[in-house]
Parts: sequence; C-alpha cells; structure tokens
Amino acid sequence: MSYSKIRNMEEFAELSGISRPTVSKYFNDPDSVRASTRAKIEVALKKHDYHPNVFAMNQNRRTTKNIGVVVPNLADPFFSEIGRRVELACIEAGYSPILLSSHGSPEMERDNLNSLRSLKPAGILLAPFGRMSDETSVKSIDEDFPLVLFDANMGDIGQAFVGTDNAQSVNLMVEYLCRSGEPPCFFEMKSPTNPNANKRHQAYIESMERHGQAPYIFQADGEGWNFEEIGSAEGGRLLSSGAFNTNTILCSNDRLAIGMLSAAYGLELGVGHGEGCDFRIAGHDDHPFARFTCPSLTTIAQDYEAIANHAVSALFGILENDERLTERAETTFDGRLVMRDSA
Amino acid sequence: MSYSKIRNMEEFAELSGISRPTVSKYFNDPDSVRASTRAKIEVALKKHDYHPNVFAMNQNRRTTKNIGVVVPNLADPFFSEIGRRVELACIEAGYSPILLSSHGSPEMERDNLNSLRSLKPAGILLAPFGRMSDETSVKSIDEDFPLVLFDANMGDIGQAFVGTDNAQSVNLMVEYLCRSGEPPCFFEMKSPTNPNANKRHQAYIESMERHGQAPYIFQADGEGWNFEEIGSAEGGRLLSSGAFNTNTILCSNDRLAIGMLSAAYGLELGVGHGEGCDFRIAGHDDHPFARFTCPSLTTIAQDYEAIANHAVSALFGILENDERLTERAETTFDGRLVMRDSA
DNA sequence: AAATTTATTTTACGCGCGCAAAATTATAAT
DNA sequence: ATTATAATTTTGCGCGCGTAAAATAAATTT
Repeated sequence: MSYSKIRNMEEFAELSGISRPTVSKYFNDPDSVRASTRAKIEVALKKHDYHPNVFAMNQNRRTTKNIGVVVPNLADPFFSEIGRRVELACIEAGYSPILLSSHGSPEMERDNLNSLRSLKPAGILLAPFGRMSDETSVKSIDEDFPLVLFDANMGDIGQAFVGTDNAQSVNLMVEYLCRSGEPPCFFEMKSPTNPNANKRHQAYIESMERHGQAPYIFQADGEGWNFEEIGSAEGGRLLSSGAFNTNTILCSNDRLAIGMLSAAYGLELGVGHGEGCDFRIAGHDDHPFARFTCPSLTTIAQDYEAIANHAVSALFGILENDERLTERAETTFDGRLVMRDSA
Repeated sequence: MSYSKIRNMEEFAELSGISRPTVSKYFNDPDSVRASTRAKIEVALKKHDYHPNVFAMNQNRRTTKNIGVVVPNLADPFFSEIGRRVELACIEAGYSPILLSSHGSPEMERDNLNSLRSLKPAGILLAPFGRMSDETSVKSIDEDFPLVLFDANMGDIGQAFVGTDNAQSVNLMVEYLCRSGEPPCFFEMKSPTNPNANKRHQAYIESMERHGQAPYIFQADGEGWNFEEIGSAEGGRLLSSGAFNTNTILCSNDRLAIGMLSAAYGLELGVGHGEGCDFRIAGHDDHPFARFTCPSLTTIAQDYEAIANHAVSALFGILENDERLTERAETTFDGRLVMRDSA
C-alpha cells in the first residue's frame, strides 16, 4: 500500500499528475472531478496510501464533515443503542460523528455543546435532557448550527424533532392492559430525569380517561439516573405496603420496571399474567435486558432504527438545502407492544 | 462574557497587550509565561471570551492534546462504565479524550485505530479484543504512538497493561463457593468474544486443582456479543437436561449468568444459597444490573475506578517522560467478592 | 554596578490545505 | 465549423496558528 511516504497533498498531486486543488476537490467529493482525473487519482491512491491532514482540511473550511452527537447518558442502554445507530448512519453518509455523553449531567451537556463549537460541526444531533437542559446553551447552538433533536423535544428549539409518539405508545399499553385484566396504575419518578416522563404521565391519564377508567399515579422519591435502584426501593415499599389499588402497574420506563421486578421477587410476590400471580408489571422502551428479567418484561418497543435513521436524514436534508427549514418538522414513530410474561 | 467578537489569536493578543506567540505559549501551558503577562492575558480572557481555533492549533503541532480511547463495545455496560471513567480522568488532566466504540467488531477496531492516526493523538488507551484484534494494526499503532492497553492484554504490545487479576479474582470466587457448598463447575462460551475468557478458564482450572477438586467445564455454542441470549439458551438447555454434575455454576461473566438466571426462572428452578434451592449461580464483573437480577447475582467486582485511573496515569507518565518505557509495566488489581443471593 | 546567566518575549517563517477567480477544456447550440 | 455555454482545472492567496532562532528583559553572580 504505502511504498513511499507522502508529505502532503502537493506531493501526492504531483505523483498523480493532477494539480493540488483538483486533488483537494476530489477528496471533498470524488464525483466533482472528471472521471478521467478521478481515475488517475485513484490509481495514485492505491500506490501511495495518502491521507489528507484532517486539521489542515478543517481549518479553512466553511463547514466540516463533523457531526456532533450528544446524548444524556451512554450508561443507559437506550442511549447507547440509539447513539450507536446514529453513529453508523453518519459514517455511512460520509460524515465523521463525534459521540459525546453528558454522563447524566446537564452541566456536562452544556460543556459538550460548547466544545463541539470549536469543532465547527456541519450539524448537531442532540438528545437533550429537556427541561433540565441549559436552555440558553441549546438555543445558542440552535442559532449557530443546524440542530436536530431526538428522543426528547424542547419547545421550538432545533429545526426538527424525531422521537416516539408517547401518546400512542402509552395508549397501546393501557389498552392492552385494560383488555387483558385490571386497568393499570402508573408508577413514575416524582422528579423525573428522563425527559419523556411527563409526556408519558400525561398520555397515561388521557388514555385511562378514554377507556373510562380512573387514573392512579404513584410517584417514587429519588434523584439521578439510578432508576433500577429507585424502582426497587420505592416500588418495593409500595408493593409490600399494599398501596396499589390495582394488581396492574405500568412503569414509566423499563429501568424502573426492572427495579420493581427485582423488589417483587425479593418479596416473593408472583408477577405475571398467569394464574396465581399477584401483580402485573409493564414497562416502556424495550430495554435490551427486558427479555431477561424474571419474569420477562412486557413493554413497548421504541423503533430505535427508525428514530436514528430519520434524525440523521433530517439533519442531512437540512445540510443539503443549506438553509433553515421553513417550518420545524416533528416526526414521531409508533411504539410496538411487546408481550412477554410480566403482564 | 463576549462583548466583542475576536477573530483570531492576533486580535486577542493585541487586545491583551501581549505578542501573539506569547499568547500561544499561554494556551499551551499557562505556567510557561511570566505571572504578570499571564495576569494580563487572563484579564483579557474574561472580557472577550476567545477560544483558539482547534484545527489551526493542531495542524503544526508535533503532538496534540488528544487522547484516543478505544473500547470493544460501548453497549456492554462494563465498557461503558470504564470508558466513562477514563474519559473523565483525561479531561481532568487537561486532555481531550476521543472515545470510540468498535461495536463488537474487530474490523471496526482497526478502522478506529486508523482514523485516530489522523488526529495525531498524544497517546492511545485501548481495550483490545485480544486474539480477535487485528494484531498488525495494533502493533503498528504501538510503534507510532504511546499505547496503553487495559482490560485485555496482548502479549508484549503496548507500553503498559492495566487490568484485573483474573487468577486472583476467579480463585476468590472458587474458594468462596467451595467453602460454602458444592465446588463449582465453569460455564463459558466455546469461542469467546470476551478477551479475558481464556484467562478465567485457566484460572478456574488451577484454582479447582489447588482446592483438590476436579474441574468441570461446560461450553456454550454461539457467536457475538449477545451473551445474555447465549447464556439463556445454552444455559437453559444444560439446566433442564440435568447436564451439570454439581449444583454450583460459575459463569465466565455476569452477562452469561444473567441469561442463565433468566432460563432458570423460566424452568422454575430455585436459584440461591438458601434452603430448597436447586442451583447456585455466580458471575464475574459486577455488571450494573447484577444487583437487580432475580435472585441478585453473587459476583466479582472489578475495580473500575482503579483500572481507569491507573491506565490514564500510566499513559500520562509515558507522555511526560517523552520516551518509551524501559520495560513494559503490567498492573493488575484484585477483584472483590460481592456476596448476594444467587450463590 | 557590571557581567554573566537564565527566563521570557518577539521576529520571521511555513504548515497543509480551502476557496474565489481566472484560465482552460469539454459539450451543446447555431 | 463557429460560437455560446457549461464543466472542470489551475493560479494565487491567505487561513490561524506552532515553533526555531533572535532579541530582550529579569535574575543571579561577581
């Protein structure tokens, strides 16, 4: 591959018999040069293994091929999974994704957005904390870069939003639970970190009313991202104290449900839809481990793939038009009911 | 903060009354300029909010402040956790970590290492796939950049290695299991993706012999990173067919154990150390969810914090000395027995 | 205080490339 | 074939900074 060491594009251009700026054009878009010159360049590339200097490339460029991808917490499998797909979709489109996790801290989200600035990204894909996010930073980023939000919406910030239709997905679950047994109560965090929590709360209430049932909401104390811990501690307390007025509990997300399942197991309560079970417990998100809980968790699967792909292509659409969208596009995908053993 | 827009270091230098190259020195190391000039610069910084252009900075520099961090799979909570800590330790030391996941694919590990090259990193922290890694790429990176391996060792590649002492940790678990009940058999994948699997395999055999027990090994078919799936399918098969000649099963890692616990639950087998339990199941790694399995998983906790910190400081030690270590340092930390309910 | 040494700042240059405008070539229309 | 038009290539310039060497200032020694 690399017979001789190439110092820079000048040398490489000489070796391929093309002028340096034309070679530069080729690297920015191989199709922007004549087929015959492209061929020459590609012959030279095979012989000499030259890579343009990334820093020199980006220094003088109006806009780079970098795409900033910021998620609240990579330790959460949901974001790890959707982050992965976004990353791959960017690479496939010839861009360089830079995946940053805010590690559960809105301050770090602000820092991440700021450090992205200096990388002159072509665009930014942000799954924000929502109300917890530093609105000023996000707005400011929105002014300076093409910004697409995913997973969690924030008013009219960003040129597009892509996520799951919580109203639809929660309604789907409520409907299933009502048809197959007692109507569910709702278990959530009192001060949720998860930005979709409020929408699900609202969706639960509306869906219950639509089904002619009274909504019952139980809230867990606890801060931070240790959802399983909170679900286990608070859920266990509620389960053992007989606080629930129904045998069916819909958890705001799978991680809370996983914690509650663990507590139920410890209390020797039977969970499931079968005979002799004490409770039905359902979740939301189809967490990667939901298949392996005991019992396996009935939940709503979000369409990771669709959300990731659509967020990426929405951003690229904006990049190609090179101007702000006339109107903000909100795209939501339906959740899918995944019936397992817990409810 | 930003009253006036600063275009470049030239302008900023003028505003602070210092020459441009001195300002440049300041940004590379604030302590390298006289206290009085530093004060002037910092006054100007407070008034004008200027950030040097990252690309121009790195273009002409011998070595950047970038640290490449490559892990096999961020979807695995173990790597997500240790990656997070490494990232934070780098930031704290004033470097810019670039965290890349190879998404379970050795080819992508090779790609990641190659794309790191063009970022001229000051050093690289790599948790390799081990035998599955593209040895040529890793060796080549080792020649061109300061390289520290963590989690998985690879012969004499890299200037240092930091990980868990599998011999110690597995022995600790074997000892506990032997003392508290029947000696364990060992459950692992036939062709393991996890690079520490072989060491644990070996450690199990040696530990059993040290305890005067015959080792028994059961291997699961299956490829890839779906450890829970494999543990559930293959573990379930073994459990239900009565293949195990002991009631105590030590799994090569927690994710296999989580799968097996799920299968045991489905088979209505009692797992735990209490009366009337059919099996004891133990894992290794203290996976974040090990506390919430049913029953909670007895396992070995790796010292994430120590491994991450030591790997980072080992690399920075090399960077400061600016020369290859005279001898390769291998540092291993002890695992800690975490007794929960499953064994 | 002068001479020497050391620390700091400035001068001068170039890194590797993007990009606008000019020059050239290929393609289409007459 | 000639002109007009479009596509492509080349010329020329400068981006924002790092860095070696020269110039200066500060600290130390005599």
